[in-house]
Amino acid sequence: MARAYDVVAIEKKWQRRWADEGTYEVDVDDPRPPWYVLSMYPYPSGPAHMGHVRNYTFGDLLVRHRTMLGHAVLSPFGFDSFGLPAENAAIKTGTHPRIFTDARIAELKASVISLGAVYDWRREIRSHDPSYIKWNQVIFTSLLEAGLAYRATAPVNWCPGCQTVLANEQVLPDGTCERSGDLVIQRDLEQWFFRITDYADELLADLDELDWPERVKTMQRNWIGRSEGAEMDLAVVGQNLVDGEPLVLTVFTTRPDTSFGMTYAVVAPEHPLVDVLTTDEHRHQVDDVLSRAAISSEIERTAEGGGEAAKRGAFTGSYVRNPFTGQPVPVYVADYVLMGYGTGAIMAVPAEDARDWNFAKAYGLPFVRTVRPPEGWEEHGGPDGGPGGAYTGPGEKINSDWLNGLDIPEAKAKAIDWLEAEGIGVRKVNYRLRDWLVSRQRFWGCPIPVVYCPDHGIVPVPFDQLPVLAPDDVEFLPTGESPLATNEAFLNTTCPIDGGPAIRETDTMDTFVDSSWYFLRFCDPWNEDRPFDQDKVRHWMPVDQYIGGIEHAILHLLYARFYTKALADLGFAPEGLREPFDSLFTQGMIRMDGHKMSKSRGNLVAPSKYIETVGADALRLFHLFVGPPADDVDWTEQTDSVIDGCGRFLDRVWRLATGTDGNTPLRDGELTPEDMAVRRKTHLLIDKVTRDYERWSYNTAVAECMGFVNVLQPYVRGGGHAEVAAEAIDTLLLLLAPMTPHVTAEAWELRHGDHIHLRPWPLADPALAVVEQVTLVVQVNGKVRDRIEVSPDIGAEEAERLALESPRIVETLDGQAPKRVISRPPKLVNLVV
RNA sequence: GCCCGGGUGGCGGAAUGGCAGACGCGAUGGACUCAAAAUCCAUUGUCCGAAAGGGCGUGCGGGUUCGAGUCCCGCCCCGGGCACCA
Repeated sequence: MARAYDVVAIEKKWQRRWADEGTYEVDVDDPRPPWYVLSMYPYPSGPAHMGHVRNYTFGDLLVRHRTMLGHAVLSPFGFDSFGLPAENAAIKTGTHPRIFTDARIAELKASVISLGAVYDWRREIRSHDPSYIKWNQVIFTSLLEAGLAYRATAPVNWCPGCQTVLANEQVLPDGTCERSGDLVIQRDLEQWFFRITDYADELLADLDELDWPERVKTMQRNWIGRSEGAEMDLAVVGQNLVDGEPLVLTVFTTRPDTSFGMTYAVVAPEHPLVDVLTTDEHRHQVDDVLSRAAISSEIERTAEGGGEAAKRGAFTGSYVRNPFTGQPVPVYVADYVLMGYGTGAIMAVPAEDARDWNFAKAYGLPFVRTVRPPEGWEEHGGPDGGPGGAYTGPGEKINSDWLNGLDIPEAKAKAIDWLEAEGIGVRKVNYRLRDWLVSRQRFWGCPIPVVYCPDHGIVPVPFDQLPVLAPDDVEFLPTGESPLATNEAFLNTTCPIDGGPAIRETDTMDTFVDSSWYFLRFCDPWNEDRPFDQDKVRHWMPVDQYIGGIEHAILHLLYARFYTKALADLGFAPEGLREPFDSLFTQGMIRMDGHKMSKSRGNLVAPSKYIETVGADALRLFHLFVGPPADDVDWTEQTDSVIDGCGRFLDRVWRLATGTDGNTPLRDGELTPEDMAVRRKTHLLIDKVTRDYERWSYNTAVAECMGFVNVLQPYVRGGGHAEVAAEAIDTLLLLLAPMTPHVTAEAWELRHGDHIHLRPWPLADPALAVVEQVTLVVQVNGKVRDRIEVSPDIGAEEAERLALESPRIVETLDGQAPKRVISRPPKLVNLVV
């Protein structure tokens, strides 16, 4: 597509200037008020893809807009440079992950710059830099000393063929290894955890204060999953005694009020009592369930089995007594109960729990309703209007002896009081949130700085020996096994306490650890004495605006919040810093063929072909114009022509700004009514676009600018007033500057000689930003029957009078008097007859 | 399965409970041109009508309201996350 100006040359020129002049480098001594804008730092997967472009377009727009508003804007950039893809590439090609990663970083950095996004590159962070590794490890040892890091066993995906641990991503949907095709099994390993559950209540409570999208906060609340309920002991019926004590099965329930409806109990396949509970005649079926659970992921296990349901559970042969009814109920083992939640055992109440209902149906188990369902529930309360199943809504307690007649909250409280009085149960708050498993059996990550001494056990590597770095002379096996685990030189070390032989930890940290504090390091990336200086962090933090993909709604954002709180408690971060990100914006994804555009799906579209032709400005404008930033974008065969359309719009702006749009001379002298109309439109535009910027409605801001050009172009061609045209064009350039920084900078320089991005954001003159006439809609019974041009400050009675006098309304009413008149000046009058 | 979103012309989308479809893409017709490109002008939800005008229309079914794309209830379909991709 031929363009009105030399796009590539102009964009290169300004990118060089912003870098050379350090336009966007800021320090704590800057007199302007600080503002911290951060786009989530990327995993360097090669040249930027469209998701990056979208992310950095929004971020860069904010940096430039805030700068024009007079702030010292901290805009850093870095790379989340540890991770699986580099290790996989090493296994495939033999290239060291560092060589591979540094090359990808160079590509990504170049394409980010070519987008015209501006950063304080002096502050660049790479999580695989030894300096970052060092402070990452210092923080780890502090967490360990504070008791916030600990070791425990946890299952991993184990590929018997590769003899290695697999990431979930490497396990195919059918449960086999993507590399070898072997069936993946679950295997227990000793691993490192961070005690995020210590912060569960604070993580939950502090969400209320954050200026985050409601849906993200909701997802986090649900993820933390605080539920109040009870733990109770169910006596196992019969001869089972352990060390002379009667055997009890402890269950957790959020619905103690439904206890009278317990018709069976379920233990998780991993439950320690499974073996004791299982009688010989049922052992075969139970073992079947156990072995199936061992090879299933959690999602498969909790998914509805449908016809498979019969294979997912088995009767153990044992019974427990329902303490409320005194009746024995059978104990099943089933994979829909997870060992990691509650006590790993449940009382099953099919009438009031959907999963219990499905299981009970499949196994022919009885149900007893303890909450009266709504009228007609049994006939058509179910999906598609069929018979109702489990009823989980509110209602009156029934079939529950001394709880009958109460509502659910009352019955809950009374049931727990009774359990506590009887000494068989306690009130208990439970969280769905589990501690954070940070161990990874991989090479390309931050080594966990710990050694194992035969005499002293777990010993953190002392400060003066940090960072612990992985050796370079390693071989990557096609099985995917981490070379750290077998590297004798790395493995064998000495104990920091007694100097005797010791073994190094070979696990590395989850890359989410790296990304949990990088925003703090950005405040002070040069610090050689500590992770960051408290005063500098106090100056910039919390991040005023954080921007990233909705896919990070839970994990990354929750971990970063936890880390910030823990770092403050450990004394690294300022005491009062409890939250890292004041305001969060989650952009939508780019979709192609109905799926998220991602490298793993192989459906990436490279931005370079656009940057080299229509230019970065047009591509940025497209991303801003295509729809609301929070919505997903569908990349289709029509997208290219929309991007071209954005380029065409910039051409029109260029021709207007450079006076190359026809040769009609402009006027001087008195302003005509038409000139005044253009002035008013200019100031209304400032008002509208400013408000759109504030509410992240860039698509309508762009549309408004396009509409303005549609007015301005004929005005200038028709020989408009020189000063009015100049004001209009300058305003347009200023409003567009954060969106399309190159073309506006060049045009502004040609017009005024200075730098548009250092100019203040325009202000609307309230006397000019006024609408002169609005359309009053007149409806009869809600249908539009006339439109009348009125003054915007018309009163209700005047509007009603005008409506009733309108000839078209007189005709429509045909002599009837309206029964009711709704007058909402200046927009609408509705006559109800 | 659980949690969170979304569904409006041919397409992307706009619309503090008040004119549904701004703006753009595409399409059609026209101007300019030897011709094309570029540019500019006009039309463009759908049905009836020559027109004026009217009927219908925001995934489906109900409800609240003078008035519903917007609020409530119940569905259907599509997407994201589900703890080792980041």
